[in-house]
Amino acid sequence: MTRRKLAALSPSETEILRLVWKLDKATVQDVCNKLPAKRKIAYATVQTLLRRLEKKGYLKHRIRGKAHVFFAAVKSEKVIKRSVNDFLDKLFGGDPVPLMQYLAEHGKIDADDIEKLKRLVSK
Amino acid sequence: MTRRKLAALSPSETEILRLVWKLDKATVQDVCNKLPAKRKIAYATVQTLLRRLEKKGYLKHRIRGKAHVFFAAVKSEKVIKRSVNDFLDKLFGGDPVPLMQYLAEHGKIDADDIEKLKRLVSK
DNA sequence: TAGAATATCGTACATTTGTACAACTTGTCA
DNA sequence: TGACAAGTTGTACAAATGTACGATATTCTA
Repeated sequence: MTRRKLAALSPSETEILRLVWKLDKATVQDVCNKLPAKRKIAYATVQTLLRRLEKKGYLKHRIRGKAHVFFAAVKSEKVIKRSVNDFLDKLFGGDPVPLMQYLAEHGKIDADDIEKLKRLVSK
Repeated sequence: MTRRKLAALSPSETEILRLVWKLDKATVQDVCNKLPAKRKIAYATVQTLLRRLEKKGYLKHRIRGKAHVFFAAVKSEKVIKRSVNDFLDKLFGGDPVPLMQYLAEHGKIDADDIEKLKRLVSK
């Protein structure tokens, strides 16, 4: 089984990786277009981030015309799991409850969301 | 009103900052003692992190004997809010629902937790 | 088929981060 | 009161991060 631990993701890399997931397959252009208006970084910068993501093993690419089309090399589930756990550890000592509380108290989630969660958990 | 934006926290800084919060007031020693066994970094390293945290404005200190006693200079609520939002943005595009789902699906939270949340939200 | 677009690649570079040693300072106790 | 133990400070330094320019390569198009 392939059990090589993936190098950690930097915040910017995480952001870019998410966009690739969202797009399923994406060129540098595609990613640039998906960047929120607020976040303006150069094409070349996105390119570097994608390259690094590939080097770290999170992405692979295929050539289409002259462009590289990047796509996930690792299941997002896995990456998310690691990221969430890391985050939880650093900020909450691993306990998810305070995080949930925070989300609830700040109106990030509403009663409907909770109903859905309830169903998920009881399953 | 003081509205200077605090410099971002690095993962290690976040970890140390949390320990200071937990202890309320803490010397370098105190923090070292609270470090989980797994995480072994030198006294001097913790010291540097605390120094940086103070320089960034997250902590202040007071002298007790020859030691520095660090304590929060910013409400943890505020820091947590920023951290959670940043994290959410990077990994989930700001949408908290997938995060909740992840927590629920991975047994991080159970039915009881959800009941508690329900009460919080309905309030 | 030559030039215009558009891409990638190599490289760069200032900061930040993680980690820590060595030297200096200062309460404290015998 | 003088030496010691515990602290702090200055400094270091490699690696990671954020950001991007310029050169080169490749595809399209007129």
